Amino acid sequence: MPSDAIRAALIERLRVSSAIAEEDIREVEALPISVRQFPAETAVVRDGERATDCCLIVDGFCARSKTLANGKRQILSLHIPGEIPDLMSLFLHVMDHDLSTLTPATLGFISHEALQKLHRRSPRVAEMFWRDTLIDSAMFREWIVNVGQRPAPARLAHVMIELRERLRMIGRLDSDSFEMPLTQEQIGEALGITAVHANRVIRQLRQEGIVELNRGRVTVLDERKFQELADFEPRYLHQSPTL
Amino acid sequence: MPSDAIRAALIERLRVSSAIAEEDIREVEALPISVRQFPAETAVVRDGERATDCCLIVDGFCARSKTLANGKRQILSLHIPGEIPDLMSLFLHVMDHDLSTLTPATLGFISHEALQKLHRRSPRVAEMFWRDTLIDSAMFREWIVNVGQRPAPARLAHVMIELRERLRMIGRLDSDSFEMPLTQEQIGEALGITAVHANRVIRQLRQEGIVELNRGRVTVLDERKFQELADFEPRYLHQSPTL
DNA sequence: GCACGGTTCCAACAAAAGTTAAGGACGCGG
DNA sequence: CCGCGTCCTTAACTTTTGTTGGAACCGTGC
Repeated sequence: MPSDAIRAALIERLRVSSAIAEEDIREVEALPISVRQFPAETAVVRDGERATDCCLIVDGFCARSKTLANGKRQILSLHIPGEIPDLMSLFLHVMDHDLSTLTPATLGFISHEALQKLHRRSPRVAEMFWRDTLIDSAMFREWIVNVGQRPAPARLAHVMIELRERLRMIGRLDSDSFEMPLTQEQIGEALGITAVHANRVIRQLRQEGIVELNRGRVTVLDERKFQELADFEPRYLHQSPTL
Repeated sequence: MPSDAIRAALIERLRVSSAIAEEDIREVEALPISVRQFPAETAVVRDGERATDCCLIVDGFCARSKTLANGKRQILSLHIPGEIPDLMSLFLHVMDHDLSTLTPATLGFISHEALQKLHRRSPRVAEMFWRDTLIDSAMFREWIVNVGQRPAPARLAHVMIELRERLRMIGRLDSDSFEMPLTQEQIGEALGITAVHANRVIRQLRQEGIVELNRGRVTVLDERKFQELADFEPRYLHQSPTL
């Protein structure tokens, strides 16, 4: 993948979430990025580690998670190309959770040093990245609501719609279906339910003709019912830079 | 309350979470703050509103929450003096959740304008506030884990210990008991359970001789059992500035 | 082609949590 | 001091979710 294309994903994302000036784009494009390939289901940074780089997803899906002493795992967020899931490590030096790949992924690493230098030089770029971490935070808030207050079928629908809207933002929503490359085990970990119950919920949504989930691909059968179930309010994604 | 004392709470907090230089302290102390009193159970900023100020808690307890279309409410975080719960509104201009008081509270408002000016001038101060929002984010992650993976009694214990440790940080842990001024209804909203079930859980912990909860005050009966139940790992609070 | 591991799927039973309803404690204002 | 409202408390019953265990499916490597 050419170097330009790698940066394009990042720029595209920042353009969506912030009002970015042309000269700032040039600054961001000048950031040195070292690219590496990761297989599926692989840790990128682990809980307790001290990070020295931030990780830009060039291609593939990632997830952040925490594992308890008793082995139970909670998925905190899903991540798609153009995002920097561990931007927070810039100032929270030791990781408090894991970042790992869901699918085979192409990741670009940007050193903390380079990032710190850049935004000491350019407060506008700093604010842009700051805003990015704040949107991340807003998504966690919604995730709390999802896990805490919605019944399991609604939780699943909500996570699906959030993912779909984010894929749409980066122009990766080709057809009426979209990718959600999680096993049922992982879906359970995301929703705070067991894999068995995740299976039940998926079956139920299929039987009710709302949505079909097959080998990591979501096909919506009844858009109206789907939205009604998910109770999705996109404001928390803070898509409009001016708002 | 004298103006100095108001700022002291904030400085104290920033000192704990970041390595702050003396000249930066002076900058922060120079911030204009307008103080107002709020009764208990009152909205400070509401979901959907556009904020123009950030709110420093001088005295009292606050909580952030989101309310769903069906009326269900999820509490996202609890806040104590010295914190700025809506710092995020600086760059996420329209609120995606509510901020309200739990007890009567003294709040200091700092205009976005003043804050923006300050950290354009001083990147170090900006980084300090940025870090503050990142810790906020880390606490949301742990809250997700709590609601998603722990059984209800452990959830309650975890929230209690988190609160206790934070009160300790700001030097407000007088004795063996501490304040947690939530009704059982609100405890339910924080843990993602109903008020009835919250009551059951509280009773259970009392009967097992682990912890007592009485009119907003927590008394630990068996510290060992309490900690074991809560499964509390303080790393996510990122207390040490150097880490 | 076949064995293998990881998923998916499912059913029966157990446990946790939600719902409804109602009585009691407590503080506040008249 | 009484009445009222809020919170706390509890019980009985229902629903959701977890647990256990097992069968079917599917792609991969041999």
